[in-house]
Amino acid sequence: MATMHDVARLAQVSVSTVSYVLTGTRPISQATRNKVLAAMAQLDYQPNAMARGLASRRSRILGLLMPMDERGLGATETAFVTGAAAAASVAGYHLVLSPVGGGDLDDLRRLASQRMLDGVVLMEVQLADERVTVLQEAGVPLVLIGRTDDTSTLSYVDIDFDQTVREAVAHLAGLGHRRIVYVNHSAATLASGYGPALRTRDAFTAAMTGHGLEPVMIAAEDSAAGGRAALAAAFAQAPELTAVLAMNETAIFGILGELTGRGLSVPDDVSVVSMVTSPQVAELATPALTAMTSPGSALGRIAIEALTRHLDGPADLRHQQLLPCTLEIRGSTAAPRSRQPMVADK
Amino acid sequence: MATMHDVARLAQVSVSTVSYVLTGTRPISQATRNKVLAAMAQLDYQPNAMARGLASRRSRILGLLMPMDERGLGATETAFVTGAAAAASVAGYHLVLSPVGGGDLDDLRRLASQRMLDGVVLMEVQLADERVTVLQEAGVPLVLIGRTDDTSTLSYVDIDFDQTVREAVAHLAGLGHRRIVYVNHSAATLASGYGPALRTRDAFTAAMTGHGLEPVMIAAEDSAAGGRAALAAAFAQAPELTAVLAMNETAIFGILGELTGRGLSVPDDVSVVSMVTSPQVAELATPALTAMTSPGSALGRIAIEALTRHLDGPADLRHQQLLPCTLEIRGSTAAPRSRQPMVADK
DNA sequence: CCGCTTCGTCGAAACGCTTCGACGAAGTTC
DNA sequence: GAACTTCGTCGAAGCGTTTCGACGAAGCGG
Repeated sequence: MATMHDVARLAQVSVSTVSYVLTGTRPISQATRNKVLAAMAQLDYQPNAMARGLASRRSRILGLLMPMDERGLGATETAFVTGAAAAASVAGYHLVLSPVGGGDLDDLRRLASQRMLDGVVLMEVQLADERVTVLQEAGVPLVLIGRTDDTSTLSYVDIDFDQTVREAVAHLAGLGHRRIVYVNHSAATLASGYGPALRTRDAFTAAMTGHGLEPVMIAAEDSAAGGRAALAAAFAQAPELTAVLAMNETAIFGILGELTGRGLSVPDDVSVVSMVTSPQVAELATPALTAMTSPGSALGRIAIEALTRHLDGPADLRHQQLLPCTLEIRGSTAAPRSRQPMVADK
Repeated sequence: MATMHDVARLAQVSVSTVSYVLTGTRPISQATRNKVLAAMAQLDYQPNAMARGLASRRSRILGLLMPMDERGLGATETAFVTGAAAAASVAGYHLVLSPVGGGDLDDLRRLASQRMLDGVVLMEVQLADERVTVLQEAGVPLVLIGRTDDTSTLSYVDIDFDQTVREAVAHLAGLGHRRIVYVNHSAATLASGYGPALRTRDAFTAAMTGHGLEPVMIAAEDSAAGGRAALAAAFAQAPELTAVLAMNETAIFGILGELTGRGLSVPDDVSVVSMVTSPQVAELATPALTAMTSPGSALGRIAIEALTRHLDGPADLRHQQLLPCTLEIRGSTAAPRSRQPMVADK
């Protein structure tokens, strides 16, 4: 494996000159630059990442920390990742994903203190997230995807849940639905302070109230069975419901199954809107789901861009941004069968 | 940030002694060891990963390289990852996931030559996979999840597709199905030399022939629409089919939708078996899918264990292992409505 | 009690890079 | 044309570890 010394010797320049060619931190004449580049090519030289990291005190590695629970990564999360990886590559950084869950706090502390990560993007942030504290204490630059409750000192990118819910409700209300049930994540998830669940809950209440409608929310476990149970609960609380809004990508399949099981058709009897969903998942259902499509890769890209700007730029600016999901109408929403009770028609 | 020098000074020993305490490469008396450990604790010392990597020429970082395409990571892949991460942690390595696709071959070459990865686990291996060549040339120890066509010099862990298909077919045949259609990945995927698609194709042919049945395979795009088209094609080729075996996790939802659309019920009219599927996904469908459950985290764990054994141990042994999927019977399979034409009965 | 290992520790030399100060050679400015 | 600035390059000093050779102090056989 060739080193810088080898390159320098072959190009008949000093080691530091080779380094300057590589990093561009000092001007180098075109002639020497060419000599050096030729030597590097001839030796198939690759700088040693460890040595570079040690000397420069920056690894050019960015971490994307994502808790990997059983559910797996949906297409939505995958889009984050690919967006982030692309942006990192453009900025000249490597992106490594680390599956550190909430339990591995010590693991995280070690990772952070070992100076192996120049900066970190944290996914699936809780309202009160210890990982944030750990990383801040370790002095690692940080961008969140999601938000803690106190965002005053932090950079983040998140989905604009308020706007997203408002649009979803507006769509359904515009079609003439009056009785709309919101199926959220589980009660446990809500209690644990999961931001999206809490924010959508509040946004839903606000949006419904704004339309003069009564908000009904059901918490559902993240599973098909949870979805079925949720639908049963929904009918118990609001028998005359004509539309379901759901954020729970897994539960929604249970909801659809249960609807079919009850002999109800989508969208004729009940309309369904899925929130923060990728087109791929929306297309899996029959009929394909009308959904609020998440900004996906943009979220990852923006997070990385904010982070690298922070690392390379001098100012330590905060970046705080919300991106809305966009409504994509597919086959699962329609006007309710009867605005007024049937008997009143004709 | 405390360094080893600080620890050495505080403990009143030499730097090398501190290092020996840390690495255990030379005997240290209990007394000094305690002094050193106390000093480390007091200073909250964390070794600098870069310096360590430079001096020892090993980073203690393992890469898990997975192409991230649009489909996202299913629960199956996620299980790989978590299994691998856990095993790496146990062996004292960090695991980083790198989303290098087929296009990023140069990226990969750079990563490999920069000596930042002690070893690599490669996921989603093609029969002819350039990434293998690149990594071997770079001299990076390698374990595959999947197999290339020539496995003579490589370590790998893979699903035993042969056994898996055989068991799935046996299950259906045992129920009395004679006309079974296999829905594989797309023709393009097959043509690109995707091992699982090819191996299951051959295994299916063999298994069906073994039962004295005629194998019918349909290639389906990885989408719900692809599944619908595949089912239409299946009925065209084998109108009297009573069972579908599918490996395409995305297409299978289209298949189910289309079945319902045609007024056919699962499992009464048509039985469905999904291959290499996680329980989570199987439960999404209504009825829940009988499936061949992938060995999931075991695959990841075994791959990492093989890799670390190779790195830490002296011998450079190859590890080659196949794991079968296990049949989990849920609601989507049953005996065909009529074994013999009804008229022939009684 | 003398020469031999073994044990525990130290000092110094890497590891392969970045970065700082220095210093000729040109190029400017009055 | 003297006094300054760039410009382009060099040598050397780190960066924080590991690792190697060395060396006293014990421990041991004869």
